[in-house]
Amino acid sequence: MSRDSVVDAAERLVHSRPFGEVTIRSLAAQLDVAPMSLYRHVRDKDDLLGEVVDRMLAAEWEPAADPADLGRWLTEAAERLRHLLVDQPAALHVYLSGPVVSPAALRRMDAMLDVLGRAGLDRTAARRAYAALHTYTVGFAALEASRSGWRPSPSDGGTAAELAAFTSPEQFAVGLRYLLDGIASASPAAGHLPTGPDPGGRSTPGGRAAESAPSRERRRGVSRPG
Amino acid sequence: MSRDSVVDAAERLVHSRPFGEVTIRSLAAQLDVAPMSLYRHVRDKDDLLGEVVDRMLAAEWEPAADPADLGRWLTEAAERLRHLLVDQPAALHVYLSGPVVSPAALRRMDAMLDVLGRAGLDRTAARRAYAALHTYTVGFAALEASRSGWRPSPSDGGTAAELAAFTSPEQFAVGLRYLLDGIASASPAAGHLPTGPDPGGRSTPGGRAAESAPSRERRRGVSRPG
DNA sequence: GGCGCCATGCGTACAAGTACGCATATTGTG
DNA sequence: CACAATATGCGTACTTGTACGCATGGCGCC
Repeated sequence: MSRDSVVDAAERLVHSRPFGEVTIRSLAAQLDVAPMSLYRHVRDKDDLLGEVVDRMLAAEWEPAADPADLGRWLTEAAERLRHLLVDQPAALHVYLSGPVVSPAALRRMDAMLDVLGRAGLDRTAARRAYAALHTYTVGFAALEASRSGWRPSPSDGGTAAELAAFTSPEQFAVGLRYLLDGIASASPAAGHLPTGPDPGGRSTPGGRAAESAPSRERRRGVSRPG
Repeated sequence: MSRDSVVDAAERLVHSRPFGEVTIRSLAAQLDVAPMSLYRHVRDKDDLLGEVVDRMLAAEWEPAADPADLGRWLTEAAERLRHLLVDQPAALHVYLSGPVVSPAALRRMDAMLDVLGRAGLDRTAARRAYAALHTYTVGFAALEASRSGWRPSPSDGGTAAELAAFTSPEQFAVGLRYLLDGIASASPAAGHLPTGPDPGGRSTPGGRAAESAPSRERRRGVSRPG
């Protein structure tokens, strides 16, 4: 048994069972060892999940869009992280547990800073913009995940419906555009970052899905991010 | 024993002990009853924390700024929620566990929608703007809380310092301004929402603290939002 | 070839949330 | 006042993460 073999097994478990069933004990059973044996190879459960999530991130983060198309590339990068976090409760858990400094996360950050730099932002402005985008993305994913599967209690009136609209893919795109707009207008040298027409002027929502949403969204496993 | 008395005791406990020590068992001890007895009055621990957090929110959410000063009022509203969430792990936990529809939360939402409406946004645009602001605020607080108390592992290089800057009060203000800028520019009729000069053009940070930060920040108790 | 040491696996135990169902108390009804 | 129905407190037990320390096995060195 080695750290790698433990992480491998954990990865398989995460991909094959609802998050609520990913426990140290079930993992140990899968490896046919006693639960406490795992702790010779990982510091604790979060350490283990961190490794697994790094692999998922490495496989999913990179946008397919042309990096020269700055706005679209940034939008897709945010969209991909959001998708991963909502789709994989383990990933959200890791992102909410502390700063993520795994290799893939650092590569992603560097790539985004690079693109923001090419948009005309200096190093400081790029960092600020990245931080704002990242915060918004993780925040949105956290709220969306915690809401999915939520049934409005019978006591709430129309409020519930109102809240549901807060965590739609369209709303994510809208907020992202606000941010990109604001970032561009704060930086004199920045070219126009947002791509395409306003994703929803003032008409009803359902008009069109988010520009780069990778088709259908699935839900899986337990949501509760805590 | 009644629901109210349980919530009262829980509130006292939350205010007097680190979050990690706020347990059903310690609460039961405080009330001098058996742990399971509490479950006659609250659905589960989250239900209980929800009540407590509503009280905290009710006491803290309302900005002192003049609501006519739209940008400043909105900024302070966001700042106050951020402060509460970072300061009180219980509050963050609740906000990350599901939609918060407690009375104070609904009052706050209505007030914000109202101010956004006065800024010239129609109902739909106001909702979108509110959702974006709310997402950003909760997201920022979640990241800030999970980072506070974090010690960069000796292996990380300058990355750690870079990350630290992501969750400073200044950075919160910067991102908020991006959003308000973007919101204003997306709505033809909207007056200028952001207040005052750019909170940090491209020079070094320390220029000035967030406009309405309520003085000194404290930290208390365990942070891990899990 | 023998001996000691560290790496590795694990048995036990504890604190947390809470499901389940019993027992007592309280209230409503004739 | 007697009895039923309901409300309330709680003992027990299960699941989870993980601290602690024992035990064994393989490896080095003489």
